[in-house]
Amino acid sequence: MAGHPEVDPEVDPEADPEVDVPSEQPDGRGAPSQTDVVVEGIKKMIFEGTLGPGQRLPVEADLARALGVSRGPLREGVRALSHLGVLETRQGAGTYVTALDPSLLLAPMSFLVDLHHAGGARALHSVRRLLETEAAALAARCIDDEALAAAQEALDAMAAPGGVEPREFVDADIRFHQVVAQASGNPVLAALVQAFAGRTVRARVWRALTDEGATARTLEEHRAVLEALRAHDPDRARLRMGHHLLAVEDFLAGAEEPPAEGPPAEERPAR
Amino acid sequence: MAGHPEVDPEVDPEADPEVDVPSEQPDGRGAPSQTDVVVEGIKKMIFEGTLGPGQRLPVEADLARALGVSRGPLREGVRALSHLGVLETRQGAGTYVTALDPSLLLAPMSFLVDLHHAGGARALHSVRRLLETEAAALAARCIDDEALAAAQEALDAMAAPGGVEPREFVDADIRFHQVVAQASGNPVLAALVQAFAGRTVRARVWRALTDEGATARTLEEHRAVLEALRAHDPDRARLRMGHHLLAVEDFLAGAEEPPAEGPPAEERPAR
DNA sequence: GCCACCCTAGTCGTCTGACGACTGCGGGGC
DNA sequence: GCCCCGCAGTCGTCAGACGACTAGGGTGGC
Repeated sequence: MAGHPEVDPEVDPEADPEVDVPSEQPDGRGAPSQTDVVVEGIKKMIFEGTLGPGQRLPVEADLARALGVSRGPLREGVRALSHLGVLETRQGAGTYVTALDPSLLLAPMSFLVDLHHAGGARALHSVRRLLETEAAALAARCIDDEALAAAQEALDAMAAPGGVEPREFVDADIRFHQVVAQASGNPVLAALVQAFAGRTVRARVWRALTDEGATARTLEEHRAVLEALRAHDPDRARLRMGHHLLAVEDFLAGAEEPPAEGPPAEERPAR
Repeated sequence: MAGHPEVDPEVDPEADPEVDVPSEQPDGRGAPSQTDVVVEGIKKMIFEGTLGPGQRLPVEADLARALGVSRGPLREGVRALSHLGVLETRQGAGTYVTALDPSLLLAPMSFLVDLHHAGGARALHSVRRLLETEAAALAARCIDDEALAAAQEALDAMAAPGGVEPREFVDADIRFHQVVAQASGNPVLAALVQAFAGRTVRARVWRALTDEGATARTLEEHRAVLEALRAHDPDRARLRMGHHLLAVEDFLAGAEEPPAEGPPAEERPAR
């Protein structure tokens, strides 16, 4: 029982122990559950600086007692935050606060992107285009040699002689966009781009690979973007990235995919 | 209804090893816990259409058995998705899939925004500006009378004679930006704007109280935006919104807000 | 016939206790 | 000095039980 950071939990000392009715949410908005108490409590600790990135949380039993809940609900709350990218638990070691990096915290957003992908692909791609064009323009201003080399490497991987695995091609594609987004110097923007370009694009583009012309054209568009980045020309970078993404959108819109995803696993729209 | 969707226990994590693997797992610590199985399983059901918006999930016991886990981990997974805005549980009634609206699913993102507010406010505001200016431009093209009236109403609320409550002022401010974002016709963009306008605005409140001139100037900037929207002039709307947000950024940067001990506990209950 | 009330079954929310799996660290053997 | 092993600590999971709450139908009164 030694060695816990003093997590002064406001257990609401004045309240009667028997009155377990949490008056947290007086607006009657629905869920004053114990788990919510846990989530809000931990969030609060992070906000107030009691818990910082990389720091270790008290043990479950202790934290549970501190927050006035049992271990079950406590674990539910911790798990929820874990899936949000805020906490990370390692069996046998303990629970830690993550680096709170935007890329981590925006990861769950890709799920939303995937979901809405089916319905409103247009709206989604518009936003993605907005984000990526801006990222390209920003990157053109301040990209360094290292990032340029990384981008070049990604293109090389896409253009490897003798053909490349489709999966590898897509990975390199994603990597290229990733490098550009990172080079923008805005981590939040980069994280958003990553979230929007996550799995959907991968699934989609996968099918696009069946079209021979598409890969060649895609590669060419990427090269044009890279050239603009090398020249540190924001306008050109922006326009060329926009052109590239428009081409992708047109391609997808033209196909207007009937099945949701095209991976080997065949699924029929059981509507 | 033909009963609940049959939850065929296709837990089968090895469905398609090539595409299925979420590369989100950075460390690739190949330890898919039971809770992860639950989360992925439910996600998959939603993806495949087995579960649709508003639909009811099977009871915990059945679902747990179907996924091959106990009730504890199942609840953890459900709770995690609940906090992500994907599911909603009502005691005594059952568990339901939410409307899967972007605004719901992006709600947890505001937490990230709040966290990074302290550190990387610059990057964050840049992205917000990018999003909102685009939203304003889009809105100018297709905004209808109803939305214009709503925006006007928000401005009226901000300019009520005799002074307004600071809280009310901020609410109206948020409402205005919300209306503009909605009028853009892009729900994803609107949801992002909403998420990004979470706490930043709150900080502004606080400051707006102390500075009389700030409210007047803010109001004036809003009016300029609205005027451009009425004229259906995208360029003007974009520029004026950008100007407004730049002013806000300068304001905040100049103030370099004091200890974030603002109201950490949500909003203070009015009653 | 219509309505209000109560009552019962169904479901989620929480607690308690226990055991296994894994991690990290220090001591002992070589 | 280095390696192996055992040990305590911690998380992961399971099981059972009970309370709280909701929804729907049945019943009685009007």
